[in-house]
Amino acid sequence: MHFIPSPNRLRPLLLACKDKASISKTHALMLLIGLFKLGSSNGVLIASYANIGDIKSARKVFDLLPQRGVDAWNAMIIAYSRKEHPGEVLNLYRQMILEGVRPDSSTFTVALKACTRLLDLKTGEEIWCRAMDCGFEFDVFVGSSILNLYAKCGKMDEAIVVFDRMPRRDLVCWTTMISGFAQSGRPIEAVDMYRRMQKEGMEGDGVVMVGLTQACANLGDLKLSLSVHGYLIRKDLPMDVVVQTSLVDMYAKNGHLKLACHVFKNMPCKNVISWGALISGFAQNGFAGNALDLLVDMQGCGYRPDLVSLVSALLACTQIGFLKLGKSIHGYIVRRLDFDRVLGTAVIDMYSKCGALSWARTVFDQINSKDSISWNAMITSYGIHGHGKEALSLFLEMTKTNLKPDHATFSSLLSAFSHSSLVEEGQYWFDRMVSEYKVPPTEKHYVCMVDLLARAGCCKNGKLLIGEIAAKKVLELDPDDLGIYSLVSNYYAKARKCS
DNA sequence: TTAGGGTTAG
Repeated sequence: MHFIPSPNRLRPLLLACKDKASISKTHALMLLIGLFKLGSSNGVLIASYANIGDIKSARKVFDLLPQRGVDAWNAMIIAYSRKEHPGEVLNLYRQMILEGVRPDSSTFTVALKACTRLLDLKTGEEIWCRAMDCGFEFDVFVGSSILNLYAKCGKMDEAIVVFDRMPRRDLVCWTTMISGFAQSGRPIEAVDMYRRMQKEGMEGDGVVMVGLTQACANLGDLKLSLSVHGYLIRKDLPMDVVVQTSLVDMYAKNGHLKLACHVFKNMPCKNVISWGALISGFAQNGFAGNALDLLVDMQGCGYRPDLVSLVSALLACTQIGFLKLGKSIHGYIVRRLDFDRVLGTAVIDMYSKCGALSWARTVFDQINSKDSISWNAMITSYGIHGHGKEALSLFLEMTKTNLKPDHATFSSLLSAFSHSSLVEEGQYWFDRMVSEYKVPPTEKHYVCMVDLLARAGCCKNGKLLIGEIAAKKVLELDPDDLGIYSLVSNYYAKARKCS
């Protein structure tokens, strides 16, 4: 040995290691000269193992350390974060606190990110409080992390409070807010946020534009959409697959499928998400044939359809009553993918709307962990086939589970009653919906009731009264809807005939 | 006080 490396010389040595053998050699050297006792460089050794994906060796080093400074903890926590083990991140974070080690900005940042992955707002807020106590209240990394946690948990009002108090905001903070509003269904505020950012002299990059395309997708404002696209081109911002896919989605959601196709065709690099965006765009806009053609093209280009493209294809089959293709997509799903609730619900919907109610029921029975959406889909299926009694008995079965019937469940149920002219049941459950299940009636519930009473003649024992109340409510809610007008006038016509 | 840590698509 010609020299004894100092910790400062070991660091670049370790970071240069790209394979396990060379890390192990340096590791051995460290053991030999007793560097561990010094407590420095341990973090970088853990990070080196983690960087080559060897998290087990990293953890072994971590566990054997006689003393662990914040660097070692961070290296281990970051390693778990990169491997997407948010639960482990939080375990280590808690252990670190218990051992009295003071977290730094990186620790808080990664711990908050773990909470975001788990959508664990409560733990996240505890961590944020501690971060503020430790003097990281105005740290942009910690700050953008708490903003993102709030955004992903749908708490934009809380996010804006933190954001407005930040003395310094970088582009990531702004992006988090813009995307947060866009993804929370508040596109106008997303755009306002961007304008505010511009006023403060910040220039948007591609990631900011992705947030804006999501806002545009919800706003349906072609002029704004084109200006976002134009900005990307004018500023010569890098058009990666994420940016281009979000443009495809934006145009597709706005119903501008020609533009969506134009962007899509010119993409040098596509993936299943890009295909899914276009397929779902066609299906959502009622162009079932195009959606199904694209599904075939996608496979021809070597991409395996995933959940989203298959759900869109099922929707397309449903629209045109293409039972045969729907059935073969169902077969494909069973063979190749996990049959989850979303797919299950789409398949139920497809079978029932294509006229195969008993197959829909078979699929429903096969879903292991049904959520209320699955139940609602099946209740709706019975409803549109005029099987009100079956809809009711399924609803009663649902009430025996730990799922709570929601506004959508009652829409399905009341609509089933109206399709089957089950007046007594309709009124009885409408009342119980309000009194027992505490679901406030909305437009769709009133529409079902008016429809039900109109179909049934609505003349007996005070039913007229309920019908009238419902009819007035419906008109109050949406006086511009001609469909509702004809429903209500139909109701009055029949009511008059009866009385 | 090396670098690490936070934001984006169907």
